[in-house]
Formats: sequence, structure tokens, C-alpha cells
Amino acid sequence: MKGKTLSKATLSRLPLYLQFVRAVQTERISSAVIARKLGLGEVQVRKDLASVCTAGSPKVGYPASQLLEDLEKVLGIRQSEKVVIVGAGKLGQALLEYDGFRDLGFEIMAVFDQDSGLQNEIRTSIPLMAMREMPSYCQMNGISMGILAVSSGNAQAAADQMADSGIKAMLNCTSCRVQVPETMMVYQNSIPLSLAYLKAMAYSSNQMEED
Amino acid sequence: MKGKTLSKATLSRLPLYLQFVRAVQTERISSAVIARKLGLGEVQVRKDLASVCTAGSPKVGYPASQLLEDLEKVLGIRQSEKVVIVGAGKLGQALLEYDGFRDLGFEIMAVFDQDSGLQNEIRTSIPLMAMREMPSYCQMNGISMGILAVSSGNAQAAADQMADSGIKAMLNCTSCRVQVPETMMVYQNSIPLSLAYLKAMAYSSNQMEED
DNA sequence: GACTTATCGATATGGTATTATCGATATCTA
DNA sequence: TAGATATCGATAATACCATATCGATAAGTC
Repeated sequence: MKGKTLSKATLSRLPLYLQFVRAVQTERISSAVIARKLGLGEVQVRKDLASVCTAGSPKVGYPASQLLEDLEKVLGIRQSEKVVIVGAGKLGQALLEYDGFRDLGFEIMAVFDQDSGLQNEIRTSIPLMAMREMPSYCQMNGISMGILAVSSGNAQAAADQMADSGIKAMLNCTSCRVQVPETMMVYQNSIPLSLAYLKAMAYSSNQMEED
Repeated sequence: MKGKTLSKATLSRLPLYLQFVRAVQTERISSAVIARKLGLGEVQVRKDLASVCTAGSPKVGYPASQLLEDLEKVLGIRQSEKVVIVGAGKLGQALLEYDGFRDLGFEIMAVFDQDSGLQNEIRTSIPLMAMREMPSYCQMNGISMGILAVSSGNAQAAADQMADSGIKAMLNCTSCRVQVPETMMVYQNSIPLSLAYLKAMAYSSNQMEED
């Protein structure tokens, strides 16, 4: 549309701004306040916001309602996005109970698992279905996003089935890398891997201090 | 020590290399193979590996055993790191069952929760304790890393208690930002936030294609 | 032993992201 | 109405990261 170029780094921060603006009760917000609360640079906040909202004015800050609206528009959460979860183990169940998805415009439609005996463990109204039903279900409901939350051994097979189902964007919550078609976008969010990264960061920053 | 400067970006990839080198069965590994399987640039892999290992040689690649050793050394996983989990809900339980931590050199020592009635739900031998026991437990066992996995409403309070317990690095699996002392390092790993980022990425890249 | 090839390491280039700086403007006060 | 101040937007400078290129070297081949 507008040909604006949103950088990856900026994109990754937009949801944070969204959350913050929602939580705040004031009519007007300044970049300084956002920066302080989110632990970011003041200029960075302005630059990020400038790429989605032009309503900021000197001495007064951004109007919260306008900023909120613009953020939601850019993030595309005005109309909710349908998502499936693959894997009904503990992690999948945790995701089912999580209310954080709705706030960000996601609607969890269904959970798929090989083991349909887990039905009684699941307390929500979201249906649990067998893996083999996934392709037809996703295609029928026009679902293009999915969360991979199976055990390591099943990761690649499940990923293949997601590809067969027409999933175009996968959040991989496994710690395995999976091979997917080029048309599918993958973002890895593995807790153990993140923990390893955090440790390495802490480790190396300590070394620098001691240096 | 050696004054080497490991970039954040490189650090985030080291665990991937580690996993890959472990999984591979050959004696020698070339950067090209790693790059292809991990979907990275060949030169990038060499550059990353050069910062931790000097044993690569032309025509032959890297000796797997040496590379593995060096990666483990840099990531500091030769001696295991003790970690606590805060929050024994579904997510906390999922983490307890997860074997991915041990492979990366982490030992889950205990879980803390306000509700100690969850004991019977937990199937592992890892002890569940009350939150108020956390400070003494962590200090007694010299624990400096923790995973925050409570519900949104309790996030800040739990984070405060982690700070009181001497935790120096927190993996925040909540979707809330928490305020912590400056001495504490935080890395956020929130599945809904990651999903929002992924959607925004897919969204904007589609726009570019249609452009 | 000379030639070819695969592969590494190092340097150079280009791009992206962050931070610093400055001018412009809306509000407030006198 | 004039001046002071907070805050934004824009441009510039810096730092960071990824990619391209090139020479060097070890293994294989004739």
C-alpha cells in the first residue's frame, strides 16, 4: 500500500507498544514514558512509532486512542487470525488455557494430536482432533497459521503435515529445526534454546566485566 | 580471558550449531553442510565457528569432536547450570517433562508455586515448593537462573520474588514486561508475542510481494 | 610431483539498526 | 504577546551484522 518499510527489529517491538498502550489509562502518551517502562531508547521508540502513526505532536505526545488504532491496524489484529495448535501434550494444553492469544488478535480454532485419548484432559471448548483430519480442516476453514508444540521425535513429521495442510506461517515451539517448503515461514521459539542463549549472554557479559 | 568479542547474533546461533554437531554422526563437518541444513549462509557459519574454534582446515572441514568441545566450552555447558521454574501451571508442568534442558546443560532443580495443591498433578521427581521458600532455597543452592512461567496477573510479584532470591538471569515466558533490578538480565520468550511478530512478518512480506 | 578442487580464514563491501543531534512546534506562564 | 519548556520529527553519525570476494591450504588425481 503505502510502501512503508517496517524493519524486522521494529516489527518485533510493535506488539510491546501495543500492550503498553492498552494498559495505560491516560489520554496521551509520550515516547519518554514508553521508553522508560519498556527499557528502550527514547529515540528508538519515536522512530518505531513514526513508522505506524503520524499523530504525535510536540509537548503533548501521542494520543493513546489513535496510536492504539494505528498499531492494531499495522499488526493486522482488527480482524482475528485463525490458528491451530499441533500437539496436545502439556505445552499444547498450556497454550489452550492461555488468554494471551485473544488479546493479540488470535483465535485458537483446534488442537491436533495423534493420541486422541487426551480428550478428557482438555478442559476447554476447543476441539481436539486427529492429525489426519488437519489438512481438510485447515483448508475448509482457511487457516494459515499454526503452532508446533509436539515432542522432538514427532516434530518433522508434524511439520510436514502442517505443510500439507496449507499452513503458511509456523511458530515452532520445539527445540528442533524442521525442514519446510520455501513458501512456509517459520519462527522458532524454543524455551531451552532461549535459555541457552540467555546463559551465554550472561556468561559473556560477566567475562567482560571481569576483564 | 581471550578478549574475543562474541556478537549477540552469533551467540544466538551457537546453540543451533551445538545441536547439529551433536546429531551428526560423521567425524568431519563442513560449513557448507551446516549452512544448508540450518538455512544459514555458508560464510556466516564459518564466521560464527571461527569465533569459537580454530580447528577448521581446508578441504576437510571441522573435526566434529573438537568443534563440539569448543562449542560446549563457550556455551558453558560442561558443568550443568542449576535452574528453577516459577509457576507450576500447565506451562511449568510442560517444562518439567521436557528433556531438552539437560541436553543444553541445564538442571531443573525445583518448581515454585503459590498453590501447593498442585503436587499430585506433577509426575516428576522434581520438588514443588511454596513461593516463600524460594529465596532460601536459591541462596542455599547457589541458583542464579530461573524461568518465569506464571499467569499474567502474578508475573510482577513473582519476578520480584525471583529478584529477592538472587536470580541473576530470568527467562520470562510470560507475555508481560516485568520490572527488575538492573543487575538482573531478562530475556523474554512469550509464545503469543512471538506469534504476533510472525504474523506481522508474514503480513508485511506478503504486501511486498503484492507490491 | 604438478594440477585440480573443496574448503577455510581474512578482508572488504553493503546494508540494517541504533544512537546522537538539531530544528520545529504546541503548551504553559507571565 | 513573548518567552520558556517539553516533545516530536528528521537528519546525521555510529555501530552492528550479513554477504561477497579472494588468497591460502589440504586432499585427491594424473
